[in-house]
Formats: sequence, C-alpha cells, structure tokens
Amino acid sequence: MSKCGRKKYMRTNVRQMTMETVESQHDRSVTHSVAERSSAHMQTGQISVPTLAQVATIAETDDSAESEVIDSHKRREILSRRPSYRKILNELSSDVPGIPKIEEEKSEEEGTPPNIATMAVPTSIYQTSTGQYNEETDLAPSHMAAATGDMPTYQIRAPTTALPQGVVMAASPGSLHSPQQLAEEATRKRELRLMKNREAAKECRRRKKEYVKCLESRVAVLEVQNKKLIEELETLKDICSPKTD
DNA sequence: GGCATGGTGCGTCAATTCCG
DNA sequence: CGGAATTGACGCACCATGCC
Repeated sequence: MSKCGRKKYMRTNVRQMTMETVESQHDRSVTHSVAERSSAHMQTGQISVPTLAQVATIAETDDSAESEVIDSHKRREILSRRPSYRKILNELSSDVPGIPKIEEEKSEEEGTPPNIATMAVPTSIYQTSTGQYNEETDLAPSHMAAATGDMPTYQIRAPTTALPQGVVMAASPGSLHSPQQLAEEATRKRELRLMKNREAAKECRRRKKEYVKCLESRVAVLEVQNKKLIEELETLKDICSPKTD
C-alpha cells in the first residue's frame, strides 16, 4: 500500500481542520472507523473501560437534545484512562513468560527480541512518513532515514533526543525582547511540540500494534494449552475408569 | 467505469498518566 | 507539583473490494 503521495494533501487539509474544528470534534463520536473502535480499548483485567462503540451506543439510546451538549463531557468521564500499553504488557510479561516485553527504546537497538521476531510489522508504515519532514521543515531526523531501509520496524528507534538542531538550539526566553520574537518563539515551541507529538503518536501506534499482537499470540498459546489439558483429562479419564465389560 | 463501503495510517488536540 | 510522555478521539486521505 503506497501512501507516499498523499502527505501533501493531508498536511494542508489537516492544518485547516485543526484548531477551528477541534471543539466540535468531541461531539462527533459516531463516524469513527470500525478498526479504531475495536482496537481502541483492550480490557486489561485491572480496569474495565467501556469501548467507544459502547459509549456510542449509550449516546444513541439517549437521543435527547441536551444529551448532545453533555455528550462530550460524559464521554470523557466514562473513558477513564488506563495504564500505557508498555506498562500493561510489561506487567503481563512478568506474569507470563511467553509474553514479550515492550522494551525501552535504548534496548531495542541491541538486537531483535526473540519473541518479537514473529511480530513483523509492515515497513511501509514508516517508509511513508519520511517525506513529511522534507516537506515541512527539511529537517528529517536521522532515525527516519533508517526507517526507509530494510530493517524491521520494531528496530526502528524514535528517540526524542534526535530533534533538529535548529529547533533545539533556540534562544533562551530571557534573551527575547520584541513581541515579534516572542511570537516566533511561541511558533517555534508549537512546531517543536507538534513534531514530538507526531513522533510519539507513531510510536504509540507501533506499541499498540505490538500489544495487540502479543495478546493474540497469548490467546493462541492458551488455546493450545487448553487443548492439551483437555486431551490429558480425557486420557486420565480413560485410565481411571476401566471398561466394565 | 463509477460509487459505496470498510480498513488503515496519519497529524493533531486534549486528557490522562508518569516521573523526577 | 510541573513538565514530559502516552494515548483516545477525531477528521482526513488513500486503497481495496464489491456491487451496479
């Protein structure tokens, strides 16, 4: 799936959409894609959080006029935050040996984690994201260049320290005088924040995929285990209850 | 071929959680 | 406690597929 050519559309359109429409975004909960809905919430066993679909159902059943007004607030209240994927998975892995940990970034470059080797993620995801920096800032982080290669994506690092030098090396707030400089500083900070969050979102999605795959693999392991136990039980039953004739 | 629909990934905002 | 990190939600663009 090639998505390289659509970045320009997105960047311009999204820029128009943001800020002006963000207020109304919270009131529109129904148009979300099915995939996002289904993967939006994985029950951890610790915290029971309703899925977005469930929340949407709640909103639909209560179709009074004022419900629209308080819908976003209600939804925010219902959708209480749960621990991060990394934390959940690490806790899972401490309980179950078969579950790979989502490692910290620095440990990933030392080699492929044995269990994660089965969880290849399409590299095209990261290949498509390389162009945006050239379009926007001409300051592509070094790790993004690596992402275009043949290395598996779980080895791709997204260090927050690899920020463009021109952005990082900014004047200290104390040296600013004119309103124009302040505005420039604000703009610079905003772009820096957006860039960091962009990378964070990518990383978060990668972790989420990894998390889902880990859960799926765990299901597979448990199913096999369950099957074996049932067979064992049947065998023991046969042994313990000899035929009467 | 054109259209509708479903799936996927992206950038962004904002709320929440984490951590020094 | 404040800043950084994380992630749900949203809208968008694009692609694949099925139907007409």
